[in-house]
Order: sequence, then structure tokens, then C-alpha cells
Amino acid sequence: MRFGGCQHRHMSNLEVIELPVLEPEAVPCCTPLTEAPLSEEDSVTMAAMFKALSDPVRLRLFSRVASHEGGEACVCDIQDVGVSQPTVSHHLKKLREAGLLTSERRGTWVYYRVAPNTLAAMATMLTAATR
Amino acid sequence: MRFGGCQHRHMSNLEVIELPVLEPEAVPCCTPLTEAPLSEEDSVTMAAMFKALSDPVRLRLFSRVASHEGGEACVCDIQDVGVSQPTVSHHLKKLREAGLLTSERRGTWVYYRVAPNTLAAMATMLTAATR
DNA sequence: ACAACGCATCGACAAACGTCGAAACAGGAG
DNA sequence: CTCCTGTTTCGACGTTTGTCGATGCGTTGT
Repeated sequence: MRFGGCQHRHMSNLEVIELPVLEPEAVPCCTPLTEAPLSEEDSVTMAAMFKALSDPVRLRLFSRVASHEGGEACVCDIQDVGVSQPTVSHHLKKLREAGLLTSERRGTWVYYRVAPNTLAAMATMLTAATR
Repeated sequence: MRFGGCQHRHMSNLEVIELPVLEPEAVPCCTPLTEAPLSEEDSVTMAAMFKALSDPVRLRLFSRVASHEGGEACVCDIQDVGVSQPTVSHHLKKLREAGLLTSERRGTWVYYRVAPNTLAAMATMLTAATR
């Protein structure tokens, strides 16, 4: 099959090779935005997380990973978002560096998952701020 | 008093003049990011909201407004964030255009408040995504 | 009327960003 | 080993962004 590509549903029991991820267990901060003004240091940390989701393509890629069955998706499953494949890879790297996604290679494919900690921090800042 | 500036705690009962605000009652979207992949249109809308908080200075300004007593703050109360006054004004405009803040002029001063709707949309996307 | 203050706008500039094609890298299949 | 496929990295390019000083506008007080 030449063009059949990506007929694979999360196959388990394969050798797992970790790819370099910046911060494995980093839960950055924070208190809700309404409670107290952000410190200069925390603002830099949190702004970087928001910046990761501040691009439409990146946001779509992230939502595709987050909503994918099994909680993970390989690049080939989500890469048709209207930009070239190198650009997709570039955006996934940004999401990884921001601590929003993790990735691991299994054979030929690279699978991305949502890193829950960072998302939780962002949610904490916003939810309590909704009054 | 020459340098006493900004000794004013939310004085009520003053004539209120509305400044131009882009979207008064616009609640953009959305479903949580884990539920379904974002449409291309929604991704543009939501990315713009995240982008508004993607700068450290802007995030600090927003948190200062959000955490200020009375739920509002005038520019002079929050403008010492390490950048020039025109830059502060520029960032506040960005936050206004993104639907995150509203502003109104009362006498000499301009007061900013948090617009709850937009924040709620962002929180909705993130909270349910924390699993 | 005039000066002083608070805030917004304008124009300019360097840095950062999103995008692409070309090339490199990694695994699997023949 | 060699080809093919999936993914990342590399340069390059045009656009956007954050920042500033100078200027303008509206209000207050003298």
C-alpha cells in the first residue's frame, strides 16, 4: 500500500525510547491571578506557557493530541493542519519545550501526549479568576 | 502635592464615560480541549486570547488589575512594571482588544477591570483538560 | 488662559516569530 | 546494504512584536 499511511491504533508492548524533554516533573507555580499580583519571575514562566498556545496551528495540534483516543497521537495522525510538515514539527517542539507535551519514539513513529502538570497550573490561574 | 500621585481608592458616584471597547458581551466558545479537536476558526479565536497573556509584562499588568481591590485599577496604580508608560498603554490596549479587560475614564484617570467572559472561556478549555 | 498631569497615539527600530524547501537522521523492509 | 518512510534540523525570508521617545488629547487646578 503506497498511500495507506497511519493505520495504527496505539499499539502497546513495544520498546519505548524516551526523547529529550526539557522539564520532566516541573510544576511551575501559581496562585490564581485574582489573589495576588504575579511576581516578575513567575510572569516570565507563565507567559511562556500561554505563548505556547498563542498560535492557531499550535493550539489545533495541541487539541488534536489532547482529544485523541488513548491520550496520545503520532505526528502523522495530526499533521494535516494546513502547514508543511517541518512547520508541524517545529510547533510540536515548541509545545514540548513549554512543558505542555511529552514525546516518545516507538519504532518509526513519534507519539505525543499531554503533560498534565503544566495545564493544571494554567487552569488554576484562570478558574479562580472567573468571578 | 507634587509627587503624591494616585492617592485615590475607588471613589464612587462620579460621571462615567465609556471608552471604546471592542466586544462588550462576546463569549467566544468553546468545549474543553480534550473533548474534540478545535476547528480552524475557533483556534484563531482562542489563540488570540492566549496570545494576550503570552507576554510577561502583559500578564503582570493583567494580574495587577485582577487582584486589585474593588476589582479595578487605574493605570497609575499598576504602571511600574519596568517599561515605559507608552509601552504600558500599548499592552493595556492589547488586553482590551483581546476582550480580557474593559476600561472606563473617570475624570483624569482611566480604570481597568477584568472582563469575566473571556477568562471563563479559557478556563473551560483548560480545566477539563486536566486529567 | 495657561500650565501640569494622566493616558493614548505615532513612527521608528531591533528582536522574535511562523513559514518554507532542502537536507539530515532514524527505523523498517526488501 | 540500499531504498523508502516518518520525523527532526538547518537556513533563509517576510511579517509581527515589544520597546522607546516624541507628540497629541482630555482633565484639573491655578
